[in-house]
Amino acid sequence: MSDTTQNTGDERSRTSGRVRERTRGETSEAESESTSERENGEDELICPECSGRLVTDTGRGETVCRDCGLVVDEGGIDRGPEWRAFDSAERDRKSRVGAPTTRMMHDKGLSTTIGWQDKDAYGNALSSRQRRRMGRLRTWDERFRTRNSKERNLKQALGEIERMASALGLPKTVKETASVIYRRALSEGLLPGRSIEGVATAALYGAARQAGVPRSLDEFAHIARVERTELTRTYRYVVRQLGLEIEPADPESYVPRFASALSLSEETEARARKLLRNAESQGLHSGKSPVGLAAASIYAGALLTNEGVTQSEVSEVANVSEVTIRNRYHELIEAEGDALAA
DNA sequence: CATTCGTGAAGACGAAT
DNA sequence: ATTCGATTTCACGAATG
Repeated sequence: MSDTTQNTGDERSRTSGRVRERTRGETSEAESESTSERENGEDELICPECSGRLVTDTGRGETVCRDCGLVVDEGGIDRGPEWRAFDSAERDRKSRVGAPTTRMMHDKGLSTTIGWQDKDAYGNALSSRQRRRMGRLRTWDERFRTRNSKERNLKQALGEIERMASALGLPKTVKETASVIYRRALSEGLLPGRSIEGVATAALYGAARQAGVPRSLDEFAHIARVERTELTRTYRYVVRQLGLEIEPADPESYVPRFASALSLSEETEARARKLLRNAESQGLHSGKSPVGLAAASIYAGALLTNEGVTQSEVSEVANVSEVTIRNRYHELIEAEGDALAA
C-alpha cells in the first residue's frame, strides 16, 4: 500500500529526548512474546526503569514500557494541520482537501499522472501513432480523475478522515483502514441518504477500534462535523452492512492515557491493568462501558498505591461520571477478593 | 471541609417484537 | 416504530476522614 504521507518527508524527526537502544543480543524472550506485535519488528527499546521492553504506540504518540508502564516519550506525533475549524468551514474545506500531505495535488498524488510532453521516458519524441494514443489516454485519465462523482466523493471523505485522525492523534495505519472501510461503504452503495462526513467519521471510529487504539465516542463527537447520534447510527449501519467484526473496546487500552493524564506512577498503572484482567476473567466486563471500567481501575489502582486521586479527577479526564466509577470500582475490588480467595 | 458513598428518577442504547 | 431491560448519569443528602 503506497502511502503518500511519506512524501512530505514525514513530519520532522521524532527522536527528541528518547532513549534509543537496539537490543539485538537478547532475542530470546523478545521473539517468544512478540507475536502479538505489529508487522515488522521495528525498533525495540529498553526501559530505563525496569529494563523491560518499550512499545512505541503510535496511536497515542507515546513510548511506553510494557512491563512497568513508564511513559518514556510522549507527544512525538501529529504535525498535522492545526486548522480544524469545523464550525463554519464548509467552503474552506473544499479548497484545502489535500491538507498536510501534498496539498499541491487534489488527489494527494495518489493517482497516476500522465505527462503533457510528447516524450518518452528518455526524452525522445514520440511517434505520431504513440502521440495519438497518449492523447486518448490523457482524455480518459482526466475523465477518471475529475469527472467521476465517486472519486470526488472519496476525495472529500479522505480529507475529512485525515483531518479527524490528526486531531485525535491516530496513526497512518488507522487512516488507511478507515479509507478502506469508506471505500467499501461507497462501493456497496451505503452512501445515498447518509452524509459523507457521517460515514467518514464512522469509518474512522471503526478503524480506530479495530486497530486497538480506540477513541471514545465523546472524543469523536467533539471533533466530528456530525452529531453524536448521527455518528452512532451511521456507525452501526456501516458495521452491519459491511459485516465488520469489531470487538468491544478493551478497557486496558485506555489505561495508559488516563494514567499519564493524571501523572500516576507506573505501579498504579500496572495495578490497574491487573485489576482489569482479573475482572475480565470473571466475566465482569460484559455490557459495561469500557471507559468506565478503565476509569475505575485507575482509581482503584491509585488507591492501592496510596496515590492521591479523587473520583472527580478521574471522572474528569475519563469523561465518566463519578457514580459509574464508584460502581465499577466496587465490582473490581470484589472480583479481586474472590480471586484471592480461590 | 472535602471526599466518598448510596439512592431514585430520568435519559440513552440495543435487542426484540 | 414501540417496548423492554440494562446501564449510565444527575442530583441530592448522609457518612466518613
